[in-house]
Amino acid sequence: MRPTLKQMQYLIAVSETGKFNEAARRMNVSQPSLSTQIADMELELGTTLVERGRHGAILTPMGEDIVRRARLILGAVEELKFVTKNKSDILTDRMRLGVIPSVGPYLLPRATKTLHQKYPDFRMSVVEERTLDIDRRLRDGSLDTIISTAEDHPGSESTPLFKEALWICVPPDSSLAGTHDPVKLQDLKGMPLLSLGHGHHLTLAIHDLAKQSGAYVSSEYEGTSLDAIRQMSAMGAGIAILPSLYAFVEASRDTDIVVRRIDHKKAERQISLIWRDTSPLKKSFEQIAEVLKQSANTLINERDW
Amino acid sequence: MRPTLKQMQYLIAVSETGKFNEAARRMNVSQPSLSTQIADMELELGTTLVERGRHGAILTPMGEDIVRRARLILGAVEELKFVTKNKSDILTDRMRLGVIPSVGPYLLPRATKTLHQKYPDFRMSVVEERTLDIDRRLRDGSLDTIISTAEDHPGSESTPLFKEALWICVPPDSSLAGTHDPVKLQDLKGMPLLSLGHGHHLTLAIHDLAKQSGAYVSSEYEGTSLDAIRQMSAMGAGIAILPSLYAFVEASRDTDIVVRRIDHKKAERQISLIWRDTSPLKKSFEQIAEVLKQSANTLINERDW
DNA sequence: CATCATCTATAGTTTTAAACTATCATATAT
DNA sequence: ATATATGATAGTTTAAAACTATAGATGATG
Repeated sequence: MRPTLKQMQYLIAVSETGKFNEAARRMNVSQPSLSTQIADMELELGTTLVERGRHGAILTPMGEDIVRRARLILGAVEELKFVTKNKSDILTDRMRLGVIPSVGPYLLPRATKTLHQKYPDFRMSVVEERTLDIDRRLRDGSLDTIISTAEDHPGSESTPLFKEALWICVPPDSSLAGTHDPVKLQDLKGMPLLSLGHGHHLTLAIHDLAKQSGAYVSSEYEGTSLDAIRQMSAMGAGIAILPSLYAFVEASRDTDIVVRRIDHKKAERQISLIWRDTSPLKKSFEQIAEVLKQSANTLINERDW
Repeated sequence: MRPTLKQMQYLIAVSETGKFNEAARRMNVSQPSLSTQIADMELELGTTLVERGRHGAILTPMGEDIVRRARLILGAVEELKFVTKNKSDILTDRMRLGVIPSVGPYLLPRATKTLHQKYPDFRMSVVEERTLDIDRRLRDGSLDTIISTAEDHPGSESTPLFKEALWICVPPDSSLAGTHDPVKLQDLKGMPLLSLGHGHHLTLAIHDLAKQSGAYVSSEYEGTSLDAIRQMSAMGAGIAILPSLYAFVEASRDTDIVVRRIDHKKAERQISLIWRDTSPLKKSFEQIAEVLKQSANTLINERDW
């Protein structure tokens, strides 16, 4: 693209030295090379920029204007180069993180705070969408990384963050509310389970659980919010199935309900940080994962269940 | 200089198409060429800008940042190119004009007004300095053109603007104040002439006049302003020699003095617009000269002497 | 499950751009 | 007049950037 950055540098050198010869020396090229480039620039712009003479080189008013602009342009290029330097390893970028709704609101407030403390220059935008949507957005590149269950995003790389058990949530007058001990699978037989809408990982897990326990999934309500499920359960609409993070943070302080762990190996899910296997940001993701892991642990250990 | 403007364009094309192949097509180059340039850019910046994969190309957050900056830079280059287009002939630049003090304040107020009307985009900065100084500044390039007497700036090109006669200026009680008719050279014999300081064209002209007429140049005062000379003359300090433009505009309305034309062929000077013979702005100068000529004519014809 | 289409990367070659050296023309300064 | 600045020009060499052809890898398709 004409004029070239190099040509602009040459013109500035001519402007500052007032001589083609000295400008060429400063630019570490021969005088003819520099002359040719300046001439080419003038041809390209269709204007005379430099007045040549025995006295050396004097810029025309237009030439001076071009020099001013060239300086700004070259400054912007320098700045462009600068932002990439010293920033290859450490986490200083702006990153787009996707998260499923059953994790985001409970893990991220604390985790983002820690991230800010540890990496002050790091900025992150968070998108909360159901499993199906963040999978699409991870693949098409509109998200850099996501927090989800790895098995729902095949062909991606991931690192585990924490394991979540599933809990049931019933009103105090329910037949299952008698104790806080873990509930056996067979206790759920024939009971209505409340579920989120289509496209959520949790919905699949709940259907799976129903199949194994002999329960059925109520079609009465399909929401996107765990709070809605919990409140429906409190009103006696069925058994809410909640992941432990939510159970710890929210459900445990609601006196209208009783929560119990499900006593089954498969009633738990592994939450991971996931990215495209082609992404060059693996190091950054691992740094983020470290912080997320710690935040999750802290959240879980704060409660001594 | 790396990264190149071309490389930036390529990166933007990749960012907008999401595919190396399509980006290359849009840029009218082959895909490998574009790939190589992007790779070179990444090497230069030391960061991965594009994530390659089966899906095509996805920019990293850093890549997106670079694209934003590249867009601004390319925009500035486009603007640079734009300011030179359509402006090769017509007068739209900013120009630096030098003028001698015995002409500037009397000619330019009117002339600049006309210039602005005729060429609205034209901007001019005016420097008023003595002949010696504007000559130096014309030569070293800090002025583009000057209004002066051509013979004081050898080796330059010029176009005549107007001819100025020299006038004398004496107090009403002077022996020379009896009439408004032109004064003969020999009438000045033995009289003290008031002069500007060293380095002014007028000073040389006055010394020349003294030599030819048998007058002498008073050493009482050496100023830079014609007004000062006039006022000293009004106080009886000697005969002020004034160029006609000043005589018309200022001295003719001062009732404390009488002005008379000098009746001698050599008692006049040719004021010209002058520029370096190497300057590429000849056309512009001629446009300016046309306006200056008209302004001077108007000024002179307004008075019906 | 093989085939095809679609990505980008790599290798080797050709073309174009930009550099070099040497020399010229011109004007200023000594 | 001679030496020493200036930038321009000619011809050559080097380096950058383009091309063609092909490989490798993955996802979609019959």
